[in-house]
Amino acid sequence: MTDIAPLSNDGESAPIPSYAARLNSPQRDAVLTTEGPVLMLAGAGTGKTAALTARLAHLVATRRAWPSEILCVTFTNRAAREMRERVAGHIGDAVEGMPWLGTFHSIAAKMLRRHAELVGLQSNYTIIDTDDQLRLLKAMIVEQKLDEKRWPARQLAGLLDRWKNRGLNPDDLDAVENEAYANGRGQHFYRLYQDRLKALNACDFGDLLLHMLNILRREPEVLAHYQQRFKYIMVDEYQDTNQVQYLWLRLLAQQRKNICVVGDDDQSIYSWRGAEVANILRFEKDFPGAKVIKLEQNYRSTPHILAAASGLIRENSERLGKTLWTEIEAGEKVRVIGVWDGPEEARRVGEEIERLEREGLPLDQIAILVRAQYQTREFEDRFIQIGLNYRIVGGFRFYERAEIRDALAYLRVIAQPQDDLAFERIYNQPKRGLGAKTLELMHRHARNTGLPLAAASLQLADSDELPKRASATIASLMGQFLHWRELAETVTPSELLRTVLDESGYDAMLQADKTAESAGRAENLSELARAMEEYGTLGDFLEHVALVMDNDRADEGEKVTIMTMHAAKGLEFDHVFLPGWEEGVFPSQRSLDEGGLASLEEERRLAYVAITRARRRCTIFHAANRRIYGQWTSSIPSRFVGELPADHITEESTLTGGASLWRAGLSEHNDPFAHVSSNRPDRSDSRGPGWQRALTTGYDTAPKRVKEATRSVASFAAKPRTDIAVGQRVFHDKFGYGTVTDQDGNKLEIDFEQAGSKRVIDSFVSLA
DNA sequence: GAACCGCAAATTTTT
DNA sequence: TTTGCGGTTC
Repeated sequence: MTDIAPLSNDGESAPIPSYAARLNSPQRDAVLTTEGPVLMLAGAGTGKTAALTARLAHLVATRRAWPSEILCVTFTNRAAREMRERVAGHIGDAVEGMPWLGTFHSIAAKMLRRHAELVGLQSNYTIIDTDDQLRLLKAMIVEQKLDEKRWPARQLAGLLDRWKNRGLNPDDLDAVENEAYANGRGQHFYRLYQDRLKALNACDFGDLLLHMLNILRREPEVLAHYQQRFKYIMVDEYQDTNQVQYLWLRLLAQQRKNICVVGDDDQSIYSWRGAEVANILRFEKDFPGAKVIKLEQNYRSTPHILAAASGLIRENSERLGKTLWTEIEAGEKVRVIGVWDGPEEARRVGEEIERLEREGLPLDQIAILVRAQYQTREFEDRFIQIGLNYRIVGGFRFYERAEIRDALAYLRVIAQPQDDLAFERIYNQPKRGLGAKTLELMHRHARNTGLPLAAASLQLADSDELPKRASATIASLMGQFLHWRELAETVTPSELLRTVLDESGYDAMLQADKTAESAGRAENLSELARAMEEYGTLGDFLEHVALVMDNDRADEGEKVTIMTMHAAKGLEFDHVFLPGWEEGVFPSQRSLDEGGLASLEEERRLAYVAITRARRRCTIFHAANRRIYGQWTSSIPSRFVGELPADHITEESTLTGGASLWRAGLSEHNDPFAHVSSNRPDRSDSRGPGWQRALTTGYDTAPKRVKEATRSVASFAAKPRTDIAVGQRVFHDKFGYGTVTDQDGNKLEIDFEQAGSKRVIDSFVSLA
């Protein structure tokens, strides 16, 4: 650690340490106010991360706390990573000792590993992702004989998520909430789902926080432990916290009250995920005596950009209010360009970018920010045509590819034998001749005995319930798993994966597959094995995949970035293009329909976020015609365009119609270029690979869990039936009537009247 | 168990 | 327009 003299609180005499050297006065204030609650209101581009990391460095450098005694929570993995890197810049390797710097979810997961048994889990629990969740819910819905068309799993998943975000356990639901699904069966399904997860030794994203909150609420010693441990708490993007996160933080901070939250109410864009701006608005009430520090000097954008964004956000009603200013000298005004249709918009953006490129501007300083993922396609098409390098952030992910999920499913079963979802994914992948009939029997047996699917299948294989071939296949597969599980103790995760892919026949399957994708799949799997080399244990790796899903790895090379506005939060670019500013697209019709004024204001905040990503130039587009579901529809410019202060924008419009005509009150008949439109919808044939990729994510399964899973499948024992004894006459669906001649656990030897002597499982017979 | 067909739904945003 | 699905057939 660097040797830095403690700062005195007036900051006059002591030499200024490096981490505080370039801070402005409010920033420094935030750094030096270490004790008591602090609310840092930091507008866009005001250097809040600089302040936050300096504060952290200060706490460590002045020995107020060890790195391991500071809880520092961010909202996204990217933010956590950036924070870690920047802190490392100040305090060097000491950052390695910051186990509690991370996202809410990863920190909660880490805590929960330690206390899992308090909520009925084992510490190697699996974290399931949304796909697993949907699969599970769907199975439940079918089981409960609901019409899944009428009550889609998605809807239930959404409700569960909302409840968990609000810190509600099944017992906490009121009648209204309960009514929300399947005519008052919401609570029932919530309970059932939680039970099912427990049986799988698994939890979903929401559970990570909710379980931890429950523990902190119910276990005073655990709470006290963490209250002691965390001498200082820092929270990034506080405006994005939801109810559970808020309650969680409040409990942890209650003792020492050294909590510093940073946020910007104007950048709250995640209410649909349960984020509550109210959390930041009432901070001073929650923590009386909180010091409020406003960061208002913007270091990022030109005055015009700043003024345009500020003017727009001023239209919102509920704001704490800040006045951003900058010393940067005047640059260009924000340009607003009206075009005829979507393809023209893409063409214009392409041309602009090529011009910038010729001027020597690096492509990675250019971004196109869209409202919704589907809008990226138009640009992708165009950029492929003109050979412009681009990168699409978000959407599809490496870990969502089918082959990756398959590989991870194997690893999950190895790590956590109770992981039925993973087992179900790969029991017949590659094809082993095990079909739906076998699966059904396995499920039935698992359900009857309460065993995990894998263990149940092993028992089945040891009976005459299944055809000989299926039994042999299962037995050998389970044998392989036992072998792999042992192997996992001695080899690295990466080696384990390579072995599994080889021995399971997965590699061979890919090699036999002559389709175009199979080579890429094999390549992806090698990539996966390579990525695993960084991890010491299988558990660490699976948790990483579940929680971090390193999505936005900086892929090398100069490329234009295309991404959603949401994904762009926290980033900045010299040049920003904002296409699709039309009513219905942005603000999106859907949010307007669903959330009324509140949603409109959130959309406006999103616009504010988008504009403030730009350092030097910001260009907004709106098209007069757009194709939606293959239907050409005419559209009018977004109301946000009209809300931009006129002094800070320039408007231009292609004369071919659209907005300019609309604005001028003209009709298309007067359009001198009307003929142009006849060859307009002519490029509907091209679909980019990215689009394809984005849409091939209909797969499931993901990974997770931790620690060693020492329990082998075989060690799961089912309780034998007590109502059956030797000599009992029984009935079996397949073999008919017979008499029990031997009983070994839940396996029976039965002399059937028709079928002869067979070994069957007790749950498959009934008393005759 | 794969391949085909027809219908319905989709277009926010993510840990 | 595209995609995913459930169902049917081979």
